[in-house]
Amino acid sequence: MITLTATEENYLKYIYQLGEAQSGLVKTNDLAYKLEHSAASVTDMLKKLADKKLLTYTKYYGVSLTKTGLHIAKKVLRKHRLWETFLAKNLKFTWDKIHDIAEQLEHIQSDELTDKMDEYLGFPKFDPHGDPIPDKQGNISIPNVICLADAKLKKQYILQNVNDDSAIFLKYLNKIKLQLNDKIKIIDKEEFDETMEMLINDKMRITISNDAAKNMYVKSI
Amino acid sequence: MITLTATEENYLKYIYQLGEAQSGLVKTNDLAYKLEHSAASVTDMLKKLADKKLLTYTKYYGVSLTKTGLHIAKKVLRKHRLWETFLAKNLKFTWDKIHDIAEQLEHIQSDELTDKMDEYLGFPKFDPHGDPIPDKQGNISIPNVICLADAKLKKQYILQNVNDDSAIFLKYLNKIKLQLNDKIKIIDKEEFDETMEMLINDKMRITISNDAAKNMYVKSI
DNA sequence: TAATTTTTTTAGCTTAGCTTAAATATTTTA
DNA sequence: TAAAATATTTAAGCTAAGCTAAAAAAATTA
Ligand SMILES: [Mn+2]
Ligand SMILES: [Mn+2]
Ligand SMILES: [Mn+2]
Ligand SMILES: [Mn+2]
Repeated sequence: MITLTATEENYLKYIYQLGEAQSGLVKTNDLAYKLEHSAASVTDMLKKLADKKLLTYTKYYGVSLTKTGLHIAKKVLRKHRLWETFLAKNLKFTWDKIHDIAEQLEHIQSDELTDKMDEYLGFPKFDPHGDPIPDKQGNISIPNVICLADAKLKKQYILQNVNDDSAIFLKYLNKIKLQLNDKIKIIDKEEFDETMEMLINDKMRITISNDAAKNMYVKSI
Repeated sequence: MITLTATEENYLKYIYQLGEAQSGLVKTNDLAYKLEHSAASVTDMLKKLADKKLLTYTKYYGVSLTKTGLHIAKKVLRKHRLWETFLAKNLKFTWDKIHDIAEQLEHIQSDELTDKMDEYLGFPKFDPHGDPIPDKQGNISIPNVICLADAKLKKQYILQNVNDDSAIFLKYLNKIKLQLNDKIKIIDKEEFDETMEMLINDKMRITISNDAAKNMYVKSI
C-alpha cells in the first residue's frame, strides 16, 4: 500500500477528471490550468508520477493513468464526495461551501475511516452536486441524464446534477432558489441566445442563460 | 487570520502539552524527542516560529508560547479531540485507533467546520480518553481527578482519564477489559512494587502494575 | 574549579514542490 | 511548405522541512 502526498493525489484526481471528459489523454497545459501551476511544474510532476508507474507519460504527447493510478484517483474522488455528503447532510453546510473543505478532507489517509464514513452515510450513490460516489471497489453509478441546455420544450425533468462545483455558480443557484431534485418544465427557449424560461416545482417561473443551462443535468420524467 | 502548515501546528501543540506538564518552559531536546526529529531541526523551526511571534525563544534556554501561539495550540487540540470524539462515538472506532487519524484531521482548516462538529457532537467537554476539549473560546474544564497510582485502599473510584494515547497502552486496556467510567475498588496494593489489585464494576478482579496505574486518573465516589 | 558530559546551535546538504526564462518540439496559418 | 504561433520541456533557482557533523554553550562530576 503506497501512500502519496496530497499534491500527488490531486494530480491523479484531475488527470482522471480531465481524461473522463476527453478521450482519456490529458495534456500538460490543461492540467496546469486546472491546478493553477506553471506548465513546467506539471511536466516535473508527470515525470515523477510516471516513474512511480501511476501514469504513462509520452513527451509532448500527454498522459493517461495506469490501473494503479486510476484506482487511486477514484479513491480520492470517493473520499471527496463522501465528505461533501457528510458536510451537507449531517453538518448542514450549504452546497457552495462544502467543496473547499472536501479538498482538504479527501487527503486523509485511512481506508477504515473512508469505509466507516460510507456506512455511516448509508452508502450514498451521489454527492450533494449529483456526482457519482465510487464504491469501495471503484464502481460508479452512471446517471441517465441529459444536459439541461438540450432539454425539450414543454417536457418535464428533474434536476439531477450540476457540473460546476464553484462557489460562484452554486451561490447563483441558491439565489434563484434552484435545488437538486427540483422539478423543471421547459416553457420557452429563445432562439436568439437559447435563454430558457422554466417552471420550477409547478409554481416558480425563472429564466436562465444558456451558460447556466450547460452546467446542469436533468432526467426526464 | 494567519494559516500555519501542519508542521507548525504540531510544534505549537506539543509545546503547549509539554509546557502544561512542566513550568511552561519547553526545551529543545524534549520537543525533538516528542516530534521524533533531530534537535537541529527543532532549533530551526523554533527560530521560525519566534519570527512569526508565536513563541518567545531564548537561545540555550527554551521556549514558551505567546498569546497567539497558545490560542492556535488550543485550537489544534480542540480539533484533535473533537475528531476523536466523532470517530469513537459516531463511527464506532475503538479508542486505540482514533489518535492516528485525529493527528491528520486536526489540521483541516475551517473554523466553521470545527464549530459545526462541536455542535453536531453536542458540545462534548471530554474526549474518549477523558482529556478536556477546549471550547470555542479556549476554555478547558479541569476534571477533579487523582492518579490511580495514588488511590487509597478500600476506597471506590471512577476511571476518568488515561494519560497515554498510544495504541499499545489502549490495546492493553482493551485486553484487560478496562474502560472509561468503570467503577474501581482498590482491594490491595503490594508494598514491594506497588502492584494493585482492584475490583472492576463490582464483579471483575484485575491486577495492574504501578506503570499502568500511573497512566490512569480517577475520581473518588 | 577544572575536566567531562550533555545540550543546543551552526553549517552545510537533501528532497518536494513550486517559480521564471530559455530552448525545443509541434501545430496552425498563410 | 515555410513561417509564425503555441505547447512543452529543460535549466536554473527558491522555500519549507527535514538530515548529519562539527562547534559552542551549559550543566554535571571529579
Ligand atoms: Mn467537490
Ligand atoms: Mn461534488
Ligand atoms: Mn489523541
Ligand atoms: Mn485524546
